[in-house]
Amino acid sequence: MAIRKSSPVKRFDSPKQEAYLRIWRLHDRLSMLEDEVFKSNGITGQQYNALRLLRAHHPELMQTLQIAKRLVSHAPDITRLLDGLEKKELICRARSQLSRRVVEVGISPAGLELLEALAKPLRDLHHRQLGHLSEGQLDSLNELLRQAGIPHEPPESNWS
Amino acid sequence: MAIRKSSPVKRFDSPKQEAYLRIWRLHDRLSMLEDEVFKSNGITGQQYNALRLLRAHHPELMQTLQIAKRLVSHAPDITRLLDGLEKKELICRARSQLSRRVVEVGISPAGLELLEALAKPLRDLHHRQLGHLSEGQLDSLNELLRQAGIPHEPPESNWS
DNA sequence: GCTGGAATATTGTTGAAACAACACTCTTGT
DNA sequence: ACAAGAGTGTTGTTTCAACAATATTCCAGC
Repeated sequence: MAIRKSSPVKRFDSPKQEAYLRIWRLHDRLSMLEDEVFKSNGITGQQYNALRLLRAHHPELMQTLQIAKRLVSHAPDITRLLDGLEKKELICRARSQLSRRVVEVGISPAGLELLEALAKPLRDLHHRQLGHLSEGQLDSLNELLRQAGIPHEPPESNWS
Repeated sequence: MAIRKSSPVKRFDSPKQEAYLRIWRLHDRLSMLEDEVFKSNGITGQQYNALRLLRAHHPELMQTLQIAKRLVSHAPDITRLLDGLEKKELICRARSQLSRRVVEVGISPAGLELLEALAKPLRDLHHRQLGHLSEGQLDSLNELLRQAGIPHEPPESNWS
């Protein structure tokens, strides 16, 4: 005689499924906030990550596919992602002279400036996203997320 | 005299940023596995969730926008998402007779069958995704994810 | 040095996401 | 009854993501 309204159906099949759905859900909510910040600057989160990666290597250059491999989320279309950044003159691209196959990419002064300008808005953003968690909670969360990802990272990844 | 190669740059600006990036990364990795399962059945993860939601309400019907509101990730284009399911005859749609504004949606026998057929592959999937974590780890993770999401859920949400 | 194959990046094409504009229906107040 | 406005879905359009196919370049073996 169970009535659904008063004893709600079990929402998850297993803790594993629950975790996946919560990760999906949380990513959806948090990325929405992030997108607002980036959109007003005409770039995407993925593109911001590429810029950040290039800055970390600056003044050295990076090969196109190396960038793709190290972005946060899988980027099958790295060429057009970089096209967008080049059109805004946030990066520089040039064929390498050693191997004319590879294209070397570097961040431009304008790119560095943009990252600088985004620093404070992003600190604020991260505070809105997860500022309500304590340091201890964040540390636990990060450790659990790290553990969760280990089998899904290639050996050379630095996410594990 | 710090050399970058031997003392790598700090990869995250803050634990908050780290958590966001890890969530993003993990979602990317895990959803890639999930997509493989769904793709071979011609639906998307979002569509699967809609079907699941409809089954939870079966045999009652749901209004279109109610479905959109309760999907895991934001779905601005619920109409065409349901169009796809209807074309495969996994759902039934009809204008309500009480209010000709609303469209009532229900899961079809074929839809129920599909969910049934997917049950085992999905259990296996969830095991591949997060089966390496202990029950305790999963519980902690779920609780932390729940906490992390609280400020980002509307009051009537059942994610908190 | 030539050829087959691997590495690197770009382009083409198709399908999906995002966002705005629209159409239709209902409700409420007068 | 009627008009104004809110509720509910759909359609149109533009942009973005995914995947395959295609150059181009390099290297390895003969």
